Amino acid sequence: MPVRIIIADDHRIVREGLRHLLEKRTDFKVVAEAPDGESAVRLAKELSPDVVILDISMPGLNGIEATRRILAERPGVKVLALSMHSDRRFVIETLKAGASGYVLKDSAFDELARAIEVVMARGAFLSPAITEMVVRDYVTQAGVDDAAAFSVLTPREREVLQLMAEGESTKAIAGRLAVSVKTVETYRQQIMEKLDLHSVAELTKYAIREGLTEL
Amino acid sequence: MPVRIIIADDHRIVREGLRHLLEKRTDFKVVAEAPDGESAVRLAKELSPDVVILDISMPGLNGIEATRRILAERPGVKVLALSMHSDRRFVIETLKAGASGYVLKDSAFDELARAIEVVMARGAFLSPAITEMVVRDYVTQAGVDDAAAFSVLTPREREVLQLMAEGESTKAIAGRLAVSVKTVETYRQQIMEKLDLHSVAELTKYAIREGLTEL
DNA sequence: GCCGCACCCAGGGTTTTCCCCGATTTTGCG
DNA sequence: CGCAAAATCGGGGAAAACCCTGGGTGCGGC
Repeated sequence: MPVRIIIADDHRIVREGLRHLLEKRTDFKVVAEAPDGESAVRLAKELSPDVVILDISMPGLNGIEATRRILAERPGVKVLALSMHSDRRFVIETLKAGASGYVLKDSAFDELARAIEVVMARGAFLSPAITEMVVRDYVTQAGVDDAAAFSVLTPREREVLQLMAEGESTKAIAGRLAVSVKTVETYRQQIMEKLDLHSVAELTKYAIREGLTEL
Repeated sequence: MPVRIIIADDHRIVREGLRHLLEKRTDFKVVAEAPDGESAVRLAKELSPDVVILDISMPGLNGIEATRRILAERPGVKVLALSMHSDRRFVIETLKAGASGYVLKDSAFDELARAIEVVMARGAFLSPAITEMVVRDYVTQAGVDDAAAFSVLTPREREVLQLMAEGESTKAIAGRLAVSVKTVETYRQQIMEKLDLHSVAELTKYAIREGLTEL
């Protein structure tokens, strides 16, 4: 019985490439592709796959938040984060969200395949570069501050901040998150309050530094 | 005789995916992969391929500059830009650099394959979304302005943009430049118009890319 | 001398943000 | 359970941003 996999990445051509690589192996079966976080969560709920390969930096609902939601709905699913960032905060947040592995996009495909095997065997997999970083932090007790700084904001607040930094208006964000404009305004206020940043420009820079959005 | 192709993308797993998709076709042959712009230029010079598929956003030597260098060395090579941005300025600069095609990463692989066929037949290929944009600009005569606008924000406009990106309010900018608020507003409007960016978040990102402000 | 362009300013309107307040419900955790 | 934090929504008002239109100056080039 093949490993049932969902691929989530915002670039179709990347999804197709991954699918082909994965399906060269008869023990892997790609059951769905998702172009964004929302779809990934929905598909994971519907299909209960074995593994979800999640691109961390996606527009809208990002990979970290998507990881949380997927695991909230389907705790048995293994989430494999696929990222181009070896940024410490990304790694910490992703793993904290419950991902079973963190693979850099700069890895060979074989590494991803190995990661799938490992997480299916209830293990955890990190790309070597990530492992090194995590180990270094682990022994030096570092990373804690970074994590704390990052999580000043609640998941929802980060989500709103990300959309703001992507240029969406309050109204648009409200629509996307299916909440009222007033709710989004409250978040914006809390974000500004917490970060002590009072312009969209500064918030955008913060979001970029934190990896919530891309340049 | 197959089409000889070089793939340049900074993510190995993406390169591998593309290679596999391309090599499913017997008439395509991937002769090399490059993880960055420099390698792409060097490999293109050494191997004189038929087509170079270039990711536009690569670290170091980016796709646009790489395109220029490749064509300077090997004018016969066809450069196909592969990009995740449908950003007007990227498109204009890339095409101006001499690329034969511009394919969005969000396209199906078949579209990329078609693009290769088209450029090999001495044609030009754009993803539909890009085509639409280019056509719209073309008929409205806008593209011309925008192309110029890439570098032709006037000094004063750049100054205003920089201050905006640093988080200053319109009023603060007016005070700093010792002009009226209305004047600054006019600049802001012209900047947004020229760059086709309509949120402070996007303007900030632009300013960072242009080196007008620091992250 | 006229044209284009950068620069500067303004009126008057709509929309959005920003900030103050208060409120309820849901959820995680000891 | 009970408490704190998170998430949700709302009113109301001041400020700012946004949009369109117009006009005036000076300067360099054809």
